[in-house]
Order: sequence, then C-alpha cells, then structure tokens
Amino acid sequence: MDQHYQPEQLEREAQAFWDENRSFAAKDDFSSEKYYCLSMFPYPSGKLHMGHVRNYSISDAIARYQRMQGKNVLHPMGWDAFGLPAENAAIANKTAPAAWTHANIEHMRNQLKAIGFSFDWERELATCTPEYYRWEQWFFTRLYEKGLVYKKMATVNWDPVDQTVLANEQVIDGRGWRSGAVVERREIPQWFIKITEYAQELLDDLDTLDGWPDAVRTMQRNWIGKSRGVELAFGLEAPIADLDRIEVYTTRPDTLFGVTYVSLAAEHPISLALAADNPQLQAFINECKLSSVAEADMAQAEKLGMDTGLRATHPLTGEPVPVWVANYVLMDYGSGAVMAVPAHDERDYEFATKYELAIKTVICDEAGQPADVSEAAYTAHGALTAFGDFDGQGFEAAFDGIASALEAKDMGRVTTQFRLRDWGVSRQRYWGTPIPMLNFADGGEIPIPADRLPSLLPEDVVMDGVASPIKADPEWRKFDLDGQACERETDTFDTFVQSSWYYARFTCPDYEAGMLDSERANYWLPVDQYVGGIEHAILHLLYARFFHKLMRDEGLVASDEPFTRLLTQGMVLKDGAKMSKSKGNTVDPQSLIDSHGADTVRLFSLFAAPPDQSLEWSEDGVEGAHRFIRRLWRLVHEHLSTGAPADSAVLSDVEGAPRDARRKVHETIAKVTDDMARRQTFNTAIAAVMELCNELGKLDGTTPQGYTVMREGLLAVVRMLVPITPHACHHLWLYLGGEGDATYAAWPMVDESALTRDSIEIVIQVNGKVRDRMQVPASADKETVEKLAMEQENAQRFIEGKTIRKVIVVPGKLVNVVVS
RNA sequence: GCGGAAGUGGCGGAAUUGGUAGACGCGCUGGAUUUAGGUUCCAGUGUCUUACGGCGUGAGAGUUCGAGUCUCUCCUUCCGCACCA
Repeated sequence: MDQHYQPEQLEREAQAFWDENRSFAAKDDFSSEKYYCLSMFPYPSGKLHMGHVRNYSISDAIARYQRMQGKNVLHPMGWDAFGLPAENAAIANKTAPAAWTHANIEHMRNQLKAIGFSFDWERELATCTPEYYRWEQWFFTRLYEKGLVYKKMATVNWDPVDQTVLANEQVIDGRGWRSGAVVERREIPQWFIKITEYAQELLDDLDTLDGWPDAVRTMQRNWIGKSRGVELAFGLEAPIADLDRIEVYTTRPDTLFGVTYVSLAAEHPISLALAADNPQLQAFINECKLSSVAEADMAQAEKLGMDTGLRATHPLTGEPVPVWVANYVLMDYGSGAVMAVPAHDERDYEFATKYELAIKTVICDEAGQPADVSEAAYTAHGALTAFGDFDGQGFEAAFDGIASALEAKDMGRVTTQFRLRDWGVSRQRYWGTPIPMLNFADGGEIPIPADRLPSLLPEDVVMDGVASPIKADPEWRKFDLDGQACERETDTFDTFVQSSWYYARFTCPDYEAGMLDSERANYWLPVDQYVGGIEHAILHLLYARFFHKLMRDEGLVASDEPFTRLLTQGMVLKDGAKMSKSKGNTVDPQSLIDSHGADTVRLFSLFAAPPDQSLEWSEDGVEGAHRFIRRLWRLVHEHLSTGAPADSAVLSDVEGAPRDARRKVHETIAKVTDDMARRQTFNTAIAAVMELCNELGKLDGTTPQGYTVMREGLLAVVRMLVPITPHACHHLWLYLGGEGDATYAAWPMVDESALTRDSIEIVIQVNGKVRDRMQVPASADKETVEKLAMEQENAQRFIEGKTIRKVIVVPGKLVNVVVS
C-alpha cells in the first residue's frame, strides 16, 4: 500500500477492475431479489454539469448500497436524445442534429465512466434510435385504435416572419428569439393523448405512493385539480355562431345570483362571430392574440376586457347580463367562458373595479350580515343573503338547491371537473419521433400499419433554422399504402413521450419482438428507487405514471405505478444562484475530477447538503472532502504498518477506551445504515463516518485490544464508504484483507452487545433551562433519577427558596423541575 | 396570479417522535512539526458578559413544564405552471 493517496492511478485501476469483472451487469435471474435504481437520464447537451454529477452520485450511492445488501441491482443509463437544443446546435455549427447528438453521447459516456458510476452499460439506450422510437410509434398506433388519441385545434406561438412555431422558451418578451418579430397565438391541428380519461386513477393512486415526497404528491394532486361544480348556461336571444347559449363551469353555484357579467376567451366562437361586424372588438381580440400562451404570463398580465354589447340571460333570474371578452379566459381550458361574480372572486373583483362593473353581494359574513366588499372580494363560504328560495342557506344547501333549480330548467347539472388537460404531443420540429400517422387528401387519417414501422427520421439533413427538414422535403412525406397515395404526418412527438417509458425499456433494451419483454419487465418493474430533479415533480412524473397505466392496459406490464420510491434532488447553486450557462457561474466537474479525483467530487456532492435540498458549491468544501479521504488513507496505512501485536484480543471482552471506541463503531453502523436506507440523508451518514474516524484516530491501535477494535472499525468504515467513494474503498478493502470485489462486500452488521452503557448523562433543567448535568446508572428508575437531580449542586441553587410545582422526567434524557 | 418548498454561527449544514441548539465540514485565530511553500498535528471559535449569567434558529403572536420543530399572521428566496428538458 502506498503511503500517499493518489486518486488518478487508483481510480483508473478500480475502473479497469470493474470493467473486466462486469461488476455492474444486472442479471436477468428471476429467482434473485431484484432492486431497480434509476436516475433520470440526461439530455446529451455536450458535457456533464454539476446537476448530473449530483444526480448520479445519489443514485450510485443507493445502487451500491443495495448491492452490498445482496440484491440483484439494475442501475441503467441512457440518453434522452431528441430535442430542441440539437436543432439549434445544428444550425449554429452547420452539422446535422444526429451527428451532434451522437458526438455528445460519446463524450458524456466517457465522462460518466470516469466518475466510476456503477451503471450497467450493457443496457444503454438512446431515444433517437429507430430501435427505440419504433415501439413508441407502434404504441401510439395502438392508442389510436383504442380511441385514446385524437386531433384538435390548439394554440401555439407563431413567428410571422420565420413562418414557424416557437417553443415558449423561444419567445422572449413577446418576440421570436431569431427573427425578433412580435409573436402571435395561432390555432393549428394537433394530436392529443387522453390523459383526462385516467385523471381519476392518477389522482387516486397518489395515495398509494408512500415512498414519494408529500410535496410532489400534493403538487400532482393540485395539478390534476379535481373539483365538484356545476355546468350551467346563460341564454342568448338569438343563436350566434350556431350557439344558442354560453356554457360555463363554476365551483361556486351558490354565488350564481351575484353574477354581474360573463367573460369569453378571445378565441371563443361567439367572440369571433361578434367581431366580424365590430372592428373595435376585432382589434381587441387581435391584441389578446399577441399575449403569451404561457399560463404564468397570462395570469400575471394586466387584466384587459371589452364589452361586446351582447346581453346573455341569467338562467335563474332571467335578467340580462353583459357579455365581455377578457384576456385572462383560456380557450384551451373548460368551455372558454366564465361567469363573473366580483363580490366573491378576487380576479372578477379586480376586473369589475377596473371597468366599473356591478359588484353584487350575495354571501353573508360570519356575523350573518351581507359581506362587506367595499375593499376586497369576500371569498369564504357563507349563508346566502335574501334571494328568494335560497335565503339564508349555507354553501352545501345552496349548491344543491341552485343546481337542482338549474337542472329543472335544463340549464345546468352537477359535474366533476379536472383542471388536467389532455396531453398535446404534436411538435412542429424535426429532431423527434415522427408521429406515425398517414393523412389522406380528403382529410381522413389512419395509423401507419405495424409492419411498415418504424417511420424513419432521415438523419442526413441540413437545418436552415426555419422549416423542419421533413416538412421542407416534399418527398419524405410521400407514402404508398397498398397503391393508395397518402402523406406522412410531418409533426414529431413531444420529447416527454420518450421519457415516459424509457424506464421500462431498460429492462429489455435489446428486445426486438415488441415494445417490452413482459417477463423481464415484470421482474424488474416497478422501479424501486427513482432519483431526479424536483423540476420534474409534475409533468415528467405525471406523464410517466400515465404511460405506465397505458402500458398496463395494453398488457405489457403488470403493475399500476412505475416508481415505488422517489427522491427529488435539489439544484446545484453557486453564490446563491442556480448554476447555469446564462448566469456564467458554472463549475466544470471535469476539471475537479482531473485535479482531485472522482471520489472527492462524489464525496463533496453527497456531504454538502441533504439530497433533496439545494447544494451550494464551494471550492473549499471540495478541498475538505479531499482532505478526509487522505486522512482515512493515512489511518489505514498507519494501522497496516503497525503490525499485529503478539497477543490478540476477543472483541466481546474489550474494556475501557477500546470498548468506548467499539461502541462508537457500532453506533455509527446503526446510524449510517438508517441514513443510507431509510432517511437517504447521505450528508449525515458521511458526517457520522467522519466522527468515527476522528475517534479511531485517537485510539491507541498498538495494544492487542486497540488493534483488534481498530481493524474492526476500519473494515466497517471502508465498507460504509464503498457507495460514496468506491475507488479508494476498492483498494482499502483489499489492503485490509477483504475478499473479492468490494462492490459485493457485505454491509457491516451492528453488534447489539457493543452498544450497552453502564451510565448515561442526564440533563437537569429548571423551568426549561439547562442548569446541570449528571451521570446516572443506565438502569436507574424514574424516582431515583428525580431524586438525584434534586440533589445536584447547581440545580439546587435555582430551586432553593422556590415552590416546586411539577417535575418532568424524560427517561434517558432529562429532568425538568418547574418552580415558581 | 396559482400550486409547492426553504429561511439556524463568518459559510455549507446537524438537531430523526415537542426534550441539552450549532454534530460534521469549511473558514478564521493561536501553537507545534517539516519546509522554500503547501502538507500534517494540537487547542480555540454563536453572541453579550470580569464572572454568575443573559440573549439567540427570517419577523410577530399563540399553544406547552419545555418550541428550530406544532398553530396563526407577515416578510424574503427558490421550483413548477402544460412547446426547455
């Protein structure tokens, strides 16, 4: 063993050993206990960033821990390889997206290997290969046949200069990022998958996901947004755009008598029809169409509206109600129209105040008086004010009563609604999975037959920055369907489609006979542990859950949910801000690995913060992590150069300092095991191992007892650190006489007998403040502890001359004397 | 705007079930060793105070024998908002 820690050489050797021994290959041995640990696969953007290093350091620690528990571990890695950045890079570098992507994958794979992550590279996959996306295409055609997909008009950002659809990200301050043109909203036909058909199940099954953070479950619950309400209609005297009424949905039918106007989305058919002979309204609608399609922007934009002059009829009172067009009503959500109750809704209140619309109180406050809405809307539930049949009724009674009254007039009914909208999967971009549909000249469409899949994306293309190459090429779309001429769909799938099922494909990436080899898929699935960024808490994780249920209903998988346990890691920050290219505060992991070694970078990533919280990057902290590995290295080296004493000691017989050190060893094993497995707080696990190393450093390892405990302690330390600093521990394990690959060394066991103590420290408080401490026999009962506490000198000082009101004894911890 | 988190020394963080606030690491101060320097080792390090002790977990209130932890109000920062992945 070298006296000095030399990571570069050690890490190369360890990695070569793992390679030669295929240490991380998962076995399709269905009789063994499996553990599937998955980290979110990266987009191959060029090189690894700190977020990747953190993500994979976490999943690798978990995967390696589970191997040491004797499990058959699957820890795969692949590439989320389709997407917008490849197109941009292709334009900038005058290459094809495929070439750029493959070069990045090559580079990043090498980087991942150099960090020693225990991925099973034999199962690597990239979503941009036909072997992968052909099954995605096949699956979509199955969904089409089951009626789970459909085409409808939907809103996109339209760049009128480049004549192209832009992603939200490409719209900056309302302008196209390349052309600088003011972006418009435009409606185009797009494909949707009916996630709303699974809304109830997606909601219900959140209750079964005990291994998920509550925050993520709550966010998904709110995103799905189930509500009970009433669908109702305001009448029109004469039909407009073939509509004889305006349909709205409300969760507050009890406030129906407080409606003072109705708002329509700019794209609502009635808005458009009225605008035909109203140039002012047309101008306003055009203005609305210039606003962003992003909901966050719409919600924060100044609320604007215009009176159409049209009057609708209140379904119960028969009174006329003004109809407005407003920029905050979404056409893609609900019916594209809302009833407005300014007195009892904050947004309506703001709007009504601005445009001097009537504000009519219909709900009483807690005192039973009509709510005061002179300053703000009153949004709490309450009894109705004097209004005919519903006078004084509470929320429930008024809800039901008003709903029944509407139903009797055929003007409404109670319904359940979800905030969740169907998943629009069409993208008008090139670098993606071609949507496997064929369009006929007469407007009909059919899926590409299974035996004609995959619908190949040509890779040898030139990007001009405007049109998708498969849209620009008149040849690519041509398709001969048994002599019948038709055209391929030139839109591609949202990249979330690929990331919604990759976890399942990892169980059988080589399978050619179908999307999934059910035998292997059902052995490995569900994923036991999923690790990834909190930014995916809603969309990716909801789509993946949805896809899992779709695959289940296709008979491909047997489980209901894809991810049993979820760990959402926090971001990596530098100087308090997210590390990003745009902020110019990135740290290149590669240079740190080159200078300090992969183990140091891994150790720091796991030590600096709990995994689910943001991590503040610190050069000094990295230095500290490196110092710890050197210290451990030296501790082992010193121990090995000491040589065994002539006499040996029996561990169960050790006394004094060696016994205390041994207790610490086993307390640490207990704590670290709990931290690794249950709490997943690797930072505290590492801190505990550091503490143990400090203790072992103080132990005289030259006596027979000291030597024996030292050896036991070091073997425990090295094994506990295998998941975190695997390269150094690979070598230290062998130096200490461990057998075989440390990857599969058995996790250390707690010896309960080593944990016992003769005496324990008890804190003595007077009125909740610590005044004294004492040692008592571990076996002392409550009465004895209380009596001893009262006798302590300093405690006495604070008790003397006062009346004792109460004494609280917390066994093994403290005594609190309450005096006055 | 809506939904979800977080706020503790000079810094990153610990305190797991309401029970000793500040583990562990960084930084800093002093000392030792070696040296050209780094390295390594030892001691100290929330704050006010000569001491006894007081104060202290974003701000303010509340519950409790006891609150960083529970409740309410407020402030700040971060994440998501459906075409970035």
